[in-house]
Amino acid sequence: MSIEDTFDALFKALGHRARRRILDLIKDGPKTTGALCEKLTDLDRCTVMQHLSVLEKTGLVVVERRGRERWNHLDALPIHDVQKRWIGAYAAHAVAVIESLDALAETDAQSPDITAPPQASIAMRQVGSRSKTS
Amino acid sequence: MSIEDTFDALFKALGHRARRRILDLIKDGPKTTGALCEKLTDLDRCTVMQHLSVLEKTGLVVVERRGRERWNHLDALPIHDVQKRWIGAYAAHAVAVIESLDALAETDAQSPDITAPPQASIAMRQVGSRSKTS
DNA sequence: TAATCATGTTATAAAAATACAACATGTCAA
DNA sequence: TTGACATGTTGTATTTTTATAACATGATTA
Repeated sequence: MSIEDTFDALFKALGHRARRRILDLIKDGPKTTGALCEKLTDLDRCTVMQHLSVLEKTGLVVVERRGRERWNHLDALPIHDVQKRWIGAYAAHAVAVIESLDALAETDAQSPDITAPPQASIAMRQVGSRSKTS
Repeated sequence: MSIEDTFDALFKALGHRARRRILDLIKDGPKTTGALCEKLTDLDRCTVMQHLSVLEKTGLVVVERRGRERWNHLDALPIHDVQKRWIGAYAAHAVAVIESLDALAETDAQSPDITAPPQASIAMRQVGSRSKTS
């Protein structure tokens, strides 16, 4: 499995609120599947288990069996990896854009160059309206 | 749209390598759709546009039209938000686990308590084998 | 202005994800 | 050992995502 496959799986795993809720529930300590189902009353037990298996495949949840119980542990290390190799770079990029805009704001108005791909004009718009589409 | 919807959309958007490739391609400056298609030779032009529209809906891509061209700009600010509100907390959690393990390694061997939910034992396993499942 | 070019739109097939039902298995406790 | 309990497995209907085809539009330029 390539590193890109790993990122695919991790982002997809985090891309469902039920799974993020599960991670939140076991953040401060492992829980049994039954305990999780009691919290996630809006979901069927089978659905919870399916989400757990998705999380387990990504390594975000580590399972330990104790008799007839299944204790679901959080392993946040994969998220740490995502943070380091992916999110961090883009978050830094965002900060850099903001800072460059602050610098721009100092210099202010510049003659618009229609020939070059415009970066600042868009960036200005971003800061002006941070509201998302739809 | 709730904040959880936003996270759903963002993680899902990042959960496809084609979209991450697109973001990489426009990280250092905007590109036209045509320019992107030239780079993503393994994908149909329509598919690239569909991915772009997914990215646009999340706010990760901001579109600017210039005549018959469409310039796709990166807006990394949503990723910065994810980093702040979500990834950061878990990444910190991972680091905390590692550090607590370092501390544990000092004290070392402890009597296993079968009554309490075991945390350390699993955590030890995590450090022992960082390899992911499958 | 007519051909070309870059992009946009609509429809659709195929694949994957989601939610759940029904049934199966292994464990514990009386 | 027997019944309750926690979990596991398999199958399936529904929805969403992905990839593409076919056609449309609006801007350039020869």
